[in-house]
Amino acid sequence: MVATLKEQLNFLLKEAIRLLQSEGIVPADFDLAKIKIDYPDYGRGDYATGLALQIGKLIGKNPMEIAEILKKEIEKQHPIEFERIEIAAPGFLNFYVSEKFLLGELEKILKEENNYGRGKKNNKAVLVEYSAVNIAKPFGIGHLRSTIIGQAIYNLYGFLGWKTIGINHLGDWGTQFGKLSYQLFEKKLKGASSKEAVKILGKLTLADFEKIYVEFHQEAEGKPEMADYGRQWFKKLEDGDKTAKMIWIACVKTSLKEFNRIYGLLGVKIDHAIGESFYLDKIAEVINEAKEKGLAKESQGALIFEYPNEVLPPAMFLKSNETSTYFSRDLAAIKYRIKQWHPDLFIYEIGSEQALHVRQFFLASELLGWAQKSQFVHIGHGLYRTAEGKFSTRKGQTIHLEEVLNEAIVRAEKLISGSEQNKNLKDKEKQQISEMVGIGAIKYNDLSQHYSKEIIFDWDKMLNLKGNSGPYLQYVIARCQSLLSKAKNRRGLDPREVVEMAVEERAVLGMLFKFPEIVAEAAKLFSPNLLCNFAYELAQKYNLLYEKLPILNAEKKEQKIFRLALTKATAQILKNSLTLLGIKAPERM
RNA sequence: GCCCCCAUAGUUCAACGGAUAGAAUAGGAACCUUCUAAGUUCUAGAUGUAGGUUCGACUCCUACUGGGGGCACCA
Repeated sequence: MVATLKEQLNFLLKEAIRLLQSEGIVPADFDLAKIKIDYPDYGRGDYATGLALQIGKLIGKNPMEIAEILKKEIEKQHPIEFERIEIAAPGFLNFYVSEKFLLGELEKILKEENNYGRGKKNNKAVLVEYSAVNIAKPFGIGHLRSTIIGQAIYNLYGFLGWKTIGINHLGDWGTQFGKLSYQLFEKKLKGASSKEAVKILGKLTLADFEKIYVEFHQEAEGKPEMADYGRQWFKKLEDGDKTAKMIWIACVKTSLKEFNRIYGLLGVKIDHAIGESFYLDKIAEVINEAKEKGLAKESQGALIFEYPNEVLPPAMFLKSNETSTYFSRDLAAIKYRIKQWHPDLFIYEIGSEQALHVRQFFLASELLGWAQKSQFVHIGHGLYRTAEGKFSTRKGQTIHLEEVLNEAIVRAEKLISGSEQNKNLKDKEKQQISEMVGIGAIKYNDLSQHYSKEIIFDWDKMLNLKGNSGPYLQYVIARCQSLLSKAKNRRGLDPREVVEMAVEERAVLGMLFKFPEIVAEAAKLFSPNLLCNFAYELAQKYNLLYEKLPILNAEKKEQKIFRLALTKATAQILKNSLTLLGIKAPERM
C-alpha cells in the first residue's frame, strides 16, 4: 500500500521522536499516536504540527528549541518531498512540499486518472447496510439520507481497497403489515373471492397503500382495539395465512417497482436487497442460542433479551403472541451475514432515532460471542424535519422523494434554458443535464452536512444550484472540459518547462495531491462531508486561477501547457470526488 | 423520571485540541467587445449561559438553558 504524504510525514516525525527518546530527551512513555498533523491556513505551508508545543510542555523546555531539534532530525533524513521546514512561534513546525513532488503528483493524476488514490485490495470486508426502505410506504424524504450517505460510505471503502457488501435491509415485515392487511381487508376485500381480491390488489398503487395505512391510524385513535386487530393480522401473516400472504405479496411487488424507479433516478444500486422476512426462519436458532447462553428470559408473556447489569434496557425477541420483532430479525441478520460474508466491519446507516435499538442488537451480538464491539459502527444520521417537527408516516406528513427530485430537475432545466451557453443544446441533452444537476444538488446538499445533524427541510436550500452546491462543482468541471476541448496542443506536461509558479497555480497544485488523504479521512470518520469540503475548496481555488490567469492565451507556451495540465487534473480530481459521492458530472452545462 | 443527539453570522452549514473561527445565502458596492456570469472581487455580520481541564478549547469535562429523539409488544 502506497502511503500518502501525510503518512510519510507522520513516519518521519515518529522516527525523530524515537531518536529523541533513545537520547533521553523525550520520555519513553510519550505516546507516538499523539502526533497530529494539520493542514494549516494558506501561507503556513502544506502541513503543520504543534508537536513541539506538546513535548516542550511535557519536559519543561522551550517549545521553540524542541521544534529546532525536530526540524534538524527530520532534515537529516533528507526527505525529498519537502523543500523546507519552518518554525513559527510559539513552536509550530510548518512543512512546505517541494514543487518536484507536486509536479510528480500532477503527472500521476493525469496518468492514473480515476484510479489516482485508489487503495490496493486489503483483504478486509465491510458490510454496509443502508437505505432500508419500508415496503408499502412511499420512498419519503426520510430515507434519502440513509441511501445517499450509505452509498457514499460504500464507495469510499471500496475505493480504499475493501471488499464491500451493500445491503438494502428492506422493511418488509412487521406489525405494520398486520395493520395494513386489516384495513385493506375490511375496506376493500371483504366478501371478494380470491380471484377478485388479486385483481383489486393489483390495481393499488403505493400511494393507495400509504392512504390506507394513514387511515388505519386515524381510525385507531378512536378505537384502541384496532391495534390488537393489527397484531392479530400480523400473526396470521407469520403463521402463513393465505389472505394475509396475498396482501403482503401485492404490497412487496408494487413497492419494489416504484422503489426501483427512484433508485434509478438517484443512480443508486445496492448489491443485495434482502427483506426482513428473509430472516424469519433463522430466528429460532438465534433464540435457542441465547437461551443456552442464559441471555433469553420470559417476561410478561414475551421472550426478552436481558443485558447483564442492565447496561441496556431489555430487548424483545418475541411478543406475547409469539410473533417476531425487528430485534430478533436484526440479530438473525447479523448471524446470517457473518456466516455469508465474514465482514470485518459492519456499518449501519440508520436514522439516529434507532440508536437504542442498534446498540441493543450490536451488544447482543457481542454477548452472544459473534463479533467484537469494534466491528460495529452506527452512522446515526439526523432526521429531516420541518420547522415544526418531525415528519410522521403515520399521520401522512411525508414529502415524497420523487416529488423533490422532480422539482430539482425542473429548476435545473429552467437555469439551462435561460443560459446563453446552452441554448443550442438538444432537448434530450438538456434533460440529461437537468437530471444530473438537479439530483446532484440534492445529494450534495445532504452529503455536505455532517450526518449527526438534523436537516431542516427547505425547498430553496435543498434545491440550491448556486454557491456551495453540487452544481458549482459540476460547473467547474464543465468549464475545464470546455477549455480542454478548445486546446489544440494536448501534449503531456514536462515539469522542467515550468519556470515560476503563480500563487494561484501553486494553490491548485497544493490541493490536488491531498485527494487520497481526504478520501481516507472521510472513510475513517464516516464523513463524506469532508470530501465535499475538499472538492469545494479545490473548485474555488481553480476558479480563482481561471479568473486571474489566461490559460489558452497564456504568455508563454510552457505556461499554457502547465495550466492546461492543472485544468485537466482539477477536472479529474473533482470528477473522482463526485463519483465517490455518487454524483454525476455532465460534460457541459 | 432516565438515556442519547444537537446548539457557531439574520438564515442554512464548515472547522482533525492549534496560529487571524471558514463558506453559502439574504443585505450593500462592483466585474461579461478574452478561455462557460450556475462565475469573480470588495463590504458588513457568529462560537447559548456559568464554571473547569489545557501552553492553547467551537472542539474535552461538569452544571444549566433551549431544540430534537428514544425508553418492551410499531419499525
